[in-house]
Amino acid sequence: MKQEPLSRSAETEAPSPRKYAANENVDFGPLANWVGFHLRLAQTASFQAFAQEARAVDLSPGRFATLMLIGRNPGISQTALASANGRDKSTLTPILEDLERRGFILREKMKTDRRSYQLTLTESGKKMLDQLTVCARRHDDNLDRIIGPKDRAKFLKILQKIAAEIGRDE
Amino acid sequence: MKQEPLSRSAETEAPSPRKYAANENVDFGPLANWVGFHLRLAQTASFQAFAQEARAVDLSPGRFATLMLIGRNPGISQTALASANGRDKSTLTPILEDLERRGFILREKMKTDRRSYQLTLTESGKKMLDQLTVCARRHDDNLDRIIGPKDRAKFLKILQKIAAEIGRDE
DNA sequence: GTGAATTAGTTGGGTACAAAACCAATTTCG
DNA sequence: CGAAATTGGTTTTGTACCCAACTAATTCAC
Repeated sequence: MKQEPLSRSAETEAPSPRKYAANENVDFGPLANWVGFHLRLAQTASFQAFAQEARAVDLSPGRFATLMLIGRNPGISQTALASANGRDKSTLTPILEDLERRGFILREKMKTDRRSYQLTLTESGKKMLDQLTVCARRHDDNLDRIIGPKDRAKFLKILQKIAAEIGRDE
Repeated sequence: MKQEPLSRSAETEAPSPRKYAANENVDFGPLANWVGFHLRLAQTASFQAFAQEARAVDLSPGRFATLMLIGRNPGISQTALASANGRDKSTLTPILEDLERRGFILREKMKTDRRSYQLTLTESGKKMLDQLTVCARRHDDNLDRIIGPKDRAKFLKILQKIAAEIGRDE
């Protein structure tokens, strides 16, 4: 399975019935330099690669950020977690159920506000987080290697800027 | 429904039993400068914003790249399309069914190879693509504004590099 | 030329996600 | 106080996606 170059413009000048094999040049048109499109491609690829790494410890990549955030912010609520995580709170419900069932986190009703839970890691959760951190670091080193150390900081900053500013106002 | 800024400090200064409101500062730990995480956040945010734009023409953002690629490469096969698009071919099946049902594309069996389809846009599909292109350009201009014109090319190149290189070999 | 491998597309099973409707606890306000 | 609004979390519904297994058409090998 080869991965095709993914960016090249063909001429399509004879609109005869061309045959497009999977690895043939494809004309991306304006897509070729639109950020949103390549953001998606890059994210998908990166996600897949991380999933590969994380398969070793049997925990999907989405779980990782969740564990890390709980570990770093013991007592955090589900809503705060969802927001930090960039996902809807409803998305978290099944994930947290699963993590609790597997003994990685604790969910305790807060005394002061019995609607919300305080989330914390169990010992086993901490251990899992450590393992995952190793995977994640390997994955991120990999990304670093591709990006190049010079551009990394700038690149990261732009990503953050996008996440922070895109949906608001206009 | 307002979209919260995602990073803002509120003062809740009684630090006793810490309460993590949705907009409070959260410690991201090593996550804070890991590329994969921010790649996901940025992609999600961008996707949401585009979905917003595209809602006007009642076509989900995923459809856009599909239409564009068909428009630019008339006669392309589903497999080639999936590959250019960075998605599994099985993902495309229902999407193409839908686009066909709505009269935006044609799927014709190839004479030379009756396994595969040749995909082309109908007139109505071209019109839709034009509308979408306007939305997409607006969206992308928006991203450009955030990224800044200086860094845009570099940023794009890095994204492409990630998509192209991440999963392979090692 | 017939059987084995390959290829295009579909189907089925499963995960991840968001949006909207909902429930229960809590706060606000008349 | 007590009704209305708000907030934390869950449920339901629907979409997008991948993977593995499958069918049908085609090519390859001998």
